[in-house]
Amino acid sequence: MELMSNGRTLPLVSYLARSGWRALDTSAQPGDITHRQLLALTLLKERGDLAQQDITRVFGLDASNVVGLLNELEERGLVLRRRDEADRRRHIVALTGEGALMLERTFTRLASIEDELLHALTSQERETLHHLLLRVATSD
Amino acid sequence: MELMSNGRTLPLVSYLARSGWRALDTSAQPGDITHRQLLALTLLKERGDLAQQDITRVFGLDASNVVGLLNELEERGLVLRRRDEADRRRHIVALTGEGALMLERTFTRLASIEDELLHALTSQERETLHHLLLRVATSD
DNA sequence: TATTGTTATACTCTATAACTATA
DNA sequence: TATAGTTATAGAGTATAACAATA
Repeated sequence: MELMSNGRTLPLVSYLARSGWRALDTSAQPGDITHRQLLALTLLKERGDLAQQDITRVFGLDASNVVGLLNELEERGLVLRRRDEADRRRHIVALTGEGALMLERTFTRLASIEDELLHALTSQERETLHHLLLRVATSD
Repeated sequence: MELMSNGRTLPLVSYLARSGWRALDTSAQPGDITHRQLLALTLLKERGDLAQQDITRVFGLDASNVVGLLNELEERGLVLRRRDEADRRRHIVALTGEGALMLERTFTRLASIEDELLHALTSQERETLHHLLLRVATSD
């Protein structure tokens, strides 16, 4: 089997991810959401309403953890759970208006963190990076 | 302040990082190292011998956690700690031959994981991704 | 006094197993 | 029987505080 990759890229990705969400969480003010909550809200924003099962699968998390994560968000009114009338075992999770607002606010916080972390790259290079990562993420 | 970034890239980075190290750890055979240990060995390979303080700073981890991480690696003979004779408070951490071997073996494992995760990208696009991330990582 | 590394401890994140309600 | 979600619990990962040795 001929491999195109050499295993050197993923550690760099991991390093950047750690730097990013540490910066996000340590710069958080009271009331701000964590990077974990941000990922959940982002997923709902991008894909629309989802069953918890879907969130579990996309995140690769155990279902029991997703319960806790959604509890945090629902208590703060950022998401809403309702029964799926077609299959009453399912909970459909939806982003609320308040959740969408919090998401935008968090992206603004994140933008200044990205600016610092990616300061070595030009605006065009950041575009390239973003599009490559987007294609990777949407290729499942 | 005019920002060049919009905060949308870091969540993608985070998603890819999670996918990567989950694949690495769940595909691990007995005797394989974890992604956390891989990051430590990689750092030593790239930068040569380091004081624990340096590892702490680069990883952004608390010093107490680095102690435990290095204990694991030292027990398995993958790194070696020695006192710095010039400043006897310091421990100098060095990669052993066995550690370097384990590192190469883990990169091979990681290469096939990268091949799966990055299958949407051409060989040249992976090169581009790697070089962009490398410039980000070495711009501190 | 300040710094490097260590230990003890608590909090967060995650996985596993057993359970309830519904299909 | 099988599946979606939940609860209880245990194991990693991480931060904080107090300490010993050395500067």
